Amino acid sequence: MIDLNLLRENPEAIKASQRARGASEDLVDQAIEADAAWRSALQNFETLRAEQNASSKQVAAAPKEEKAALVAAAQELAAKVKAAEANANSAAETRDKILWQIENVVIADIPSGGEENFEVLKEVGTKAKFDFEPRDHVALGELLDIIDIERGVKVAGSRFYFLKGWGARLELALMNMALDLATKHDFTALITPTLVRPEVMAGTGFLGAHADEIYYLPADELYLTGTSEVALAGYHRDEIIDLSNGPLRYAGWSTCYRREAGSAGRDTRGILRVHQFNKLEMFSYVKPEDAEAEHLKLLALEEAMLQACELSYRVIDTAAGDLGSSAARKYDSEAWVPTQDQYRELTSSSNCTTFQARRLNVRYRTEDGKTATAATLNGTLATTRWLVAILETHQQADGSVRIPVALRPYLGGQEVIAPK
RNA sequence: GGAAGCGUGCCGGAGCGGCCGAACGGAACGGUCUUGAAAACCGUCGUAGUUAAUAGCUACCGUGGGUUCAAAUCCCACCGCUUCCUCCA
Repeated sequence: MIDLNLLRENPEAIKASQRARGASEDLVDQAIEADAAWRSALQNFETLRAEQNASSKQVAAAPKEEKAALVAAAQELAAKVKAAEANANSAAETRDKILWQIENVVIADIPSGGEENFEVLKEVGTKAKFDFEPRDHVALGELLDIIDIERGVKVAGSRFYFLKGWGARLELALMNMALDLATKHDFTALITPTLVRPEVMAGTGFLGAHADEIYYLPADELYLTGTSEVALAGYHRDEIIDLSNGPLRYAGWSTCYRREAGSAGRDTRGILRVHQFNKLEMFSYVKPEDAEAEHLKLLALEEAMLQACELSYRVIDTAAGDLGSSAARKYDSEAWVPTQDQYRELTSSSNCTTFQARRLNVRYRTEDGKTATAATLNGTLATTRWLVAILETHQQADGSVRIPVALRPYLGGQEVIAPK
C-alpha cells in the first residue's frame, strides 16, 4: 500500500508514478476523495462516541430515581452512534479498496514504458560459440537421461517434468551453492511453507491483476506460493522488528507453483516455463533509507552466482510498466541461452520499498523510539531454470556437459555429465 | 475425529457489566547513590487513528458478530494453544 501521508501531501508524485506505469491516474483522485470522506465520517463517529461515553458515565453516577430518564436519552444516542460507526466503517472500506489498487510509487530514475523499454545496465561474459550444432536443453536432458519431460507430462500434465540422476543432483547442487553464498553474506536459511493464507498472499501484492497466475485451494482457503517471497514477506507480519543491528536477511528455499495462465503456447518446450520448480530466494527487511543499497547488494550476489556458473548474462533495469505492483524498481539478470539466440531471465530482484511492509504491517523502531514501516527487497539466487542455461552453455560436441568448477564440490567432484 | 480447559500489554499474572488501557511482579529505559558495578530508591514504560498538537478525543484485552445506556467481564460463531482419549506413523 502506498503511504497515506504521501497521498495527502504530494498526490502528484503518485500520479506521476501511475503514469509511468501506464496505470490509472484517476485512482489517485478517487483515493483523495475517499480519504477525505472517511476522515469526516470518522470524526462524526468519534464525536458521538465521546458523547455516549460521557452519558454512560452519568448513568453510572446518577441516583436511582434519575436513571430511567438518563437511560432513555442514552438509548437514542446509542442508535445514532451505531449508525455513525457503520458509516465510518464503510467509508474506510471504500477508501482501502481504492488505496489497495494503487501500485507502488516507482523510483524516479527508472525507465518508463512497457516490457520492451528496459535499459541494459551491463553485459558480462562472452556468449557461448560452438563449432558443432548445439543441442537444446531438452535434447541434452534426454541424451544424458537427466530430464524426463515425457513422464512428467504423463504423471502431472503439461509443463511438468522429472529431474533424474545428475539432473536432480545438479539442481540440488545449485541450491546448495546458492545457500552457501547467501549464508556467507548474512542471510539466514529458511525453508518456508508453500501454502499461505489469503491475507499474506494479498499483502505481498500478488492478488491484483495477476491473481489467475496462482493456484488456490478453496477447500482450505490457501494459496500455493509462486515464490518463497510470499512466505518470507509474511514471516514478520504484524511485528515490530529490530533493525538496529542492520537488516534482517533470509535465504528462503521452496518449491514454487505457477499456473502460467495466459502464457499458453509460450516456451512450451523444456523446463524453461513450468508449473513447479525450486528456487532459492533472498529476502531483506531494511530501513527505507538503506533499500537502494541493499538492492545493489542483492544484485551483486546474483551476479556472483551467475559468474560461478560461468554463464554469459546481462543485467536490465526493468521499465515501470513491466514492474509488479509491489516493486519500485526491478533488476533482472538474463543469461544467454545459445539455442534460443537470446537472453532469458534467470534472476529478478525487486525493491518493494515500504509498499509490501505497509500492507503486511511490518514496522521497526527508529532511533528516537518511534515505529516506522520497514522496506522489503527480494532477489533470486537460483532456480531450476538455471539448468537450461548451464546445460546449453557448457555442452560439448559429444553431448556431454562440462560442470562449472564452482559447482563441482557440490557434486562429489564430478567434472562432466556424459551420455551413457 | 471426540472431551475438557485456556487465549489479557515485552514476559509472568490479576481483573465484581460502569471507578480498566487495564492491579501486581519481572524485564527494559532514564535518574539518584557508587571510583566503577551490583543492590536499594525515584521515575518512565503498549499500539494505532484523528488532530496544528508528544493537548484532547476515539479504537484495540485471540478474530468476527450479538445483548446492553455501558462489555476484557454476558451470549454465539470461528481461529489458535494445552491436556486426555481415539487414530495414525
